Amino acid sequence: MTTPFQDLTKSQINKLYDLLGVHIYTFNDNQEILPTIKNENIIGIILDGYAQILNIEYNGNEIITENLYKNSIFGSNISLTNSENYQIIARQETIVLVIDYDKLINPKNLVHNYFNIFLRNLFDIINIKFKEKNERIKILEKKQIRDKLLEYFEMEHKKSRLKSIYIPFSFKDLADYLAVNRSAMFRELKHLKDENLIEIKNRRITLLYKNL
Amino acid sequence: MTTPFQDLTKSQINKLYDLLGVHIYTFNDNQEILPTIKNENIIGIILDGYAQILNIEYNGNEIITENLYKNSIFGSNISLTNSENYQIIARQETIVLVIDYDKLINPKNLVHNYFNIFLRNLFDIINIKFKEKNERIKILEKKQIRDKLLEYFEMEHKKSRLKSIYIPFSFKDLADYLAVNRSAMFRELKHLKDENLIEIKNRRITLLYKNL
DNA sequence: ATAAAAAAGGTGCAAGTGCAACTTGTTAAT
DNA sequence: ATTAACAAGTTGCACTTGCACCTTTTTTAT
Repeated sequence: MTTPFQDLTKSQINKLYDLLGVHIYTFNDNQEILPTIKNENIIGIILDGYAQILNIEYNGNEIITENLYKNSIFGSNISLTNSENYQIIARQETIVLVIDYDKLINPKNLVHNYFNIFLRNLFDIINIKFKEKNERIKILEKKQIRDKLLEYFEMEHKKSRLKSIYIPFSFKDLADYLAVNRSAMFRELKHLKDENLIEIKNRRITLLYKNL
Repeated sequence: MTTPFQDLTKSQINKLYDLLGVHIYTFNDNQEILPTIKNENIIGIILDGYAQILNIEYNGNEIITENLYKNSIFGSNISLTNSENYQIIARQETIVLVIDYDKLINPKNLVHNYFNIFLRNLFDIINIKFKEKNERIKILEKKQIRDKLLEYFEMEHKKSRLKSIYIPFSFKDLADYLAVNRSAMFRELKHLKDENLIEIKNRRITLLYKNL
């Protein structure tokens, strides 16, 4: 997993901060981030903490668009869609580093090796995010809950090569990730259990149909 | 819309080709692209033509993951998920330029201004793709066909600021994009028509609930 | 000009899903 | 230790959707 300042020394990171004229902000739990930092043409990096991008629908519904953990990057030029109603909220004490996008693509900076390393890191991070989005789409494209679950299992299985999958969040969050009703998802999990296709122990699901 | 060689002169493009040691391949209509170019650690650019990335499911079903038009970029490090069964097929005579990913992130290249311009272009293109994926996810997250349609309308409306939306592909393709059954989508479109919320003329849909 | 193929449009029906409204179990707070 | 809050698990019911199977219209090929 690539991080923004990977392969950079502390002194190089300081030089980078100077070069880009970064700003660092600290937010409290449940504090909104966007009123403080302007959301146009910037890239934000979560130095520490945890925040969420929420989409606000016409009816007031809030949908979690993205989880921003330590080392996540975000910004209008990266992940956010244009002219949408969204909010970014710190879910812990969260430290955010803000960079002007224009400074990031300024060719003058490219003579500094530490800057090039940084740019490559960002490039990699975006590519990883891109893959994650593609994975989610592949799941969401499935019409039936069963197929969504099986696709999710399949992907996790291919990543770990293990017969059992550990769900890194609550079942409620899994239902949101698959974009299905929570209780309907439970019903389908029960069906899969009844058919002896899976076993569930807490957040660990064993795929009985895989013989490795 | 950013293109890979935007802001570069012909001679700069030639220098870039030399620097990166690119390869250019031509494919016929319906020819598979992946057996010819190795699919590991490369970036491909469609110089001309039209191709599709297809995901092949366990049951043989083929799902169109991505349409690659002129100036689209693709590659294992960008859009394709790991260890999946996929195919890239030319849908016309298609010219593909192939670049080693390693050469692309080689810091030595960054002293050349034309290379920096190229890298910034690629960065922009990926970011645009990223936004498109996010848009699609926002639609796919909706549980009901009606809500998917309305979300799609809303996004297109926000882009064009027009009361009427032109669907740039067939209704069949729209159904695939929304990941719903085609005839069920038609039924819902009919309901929206009956409720005087929309008007449909060929591929143009007028949003009667928007008063501009 | 005609046939063939594809897209658009429609409908009955069965199956699947969302939703509401529970119970039970677990975690966090005082 | 007790309560409160949240997650997990379950179920009935109504509604939506997918699917199969049509017809009609439009596009493409010969």
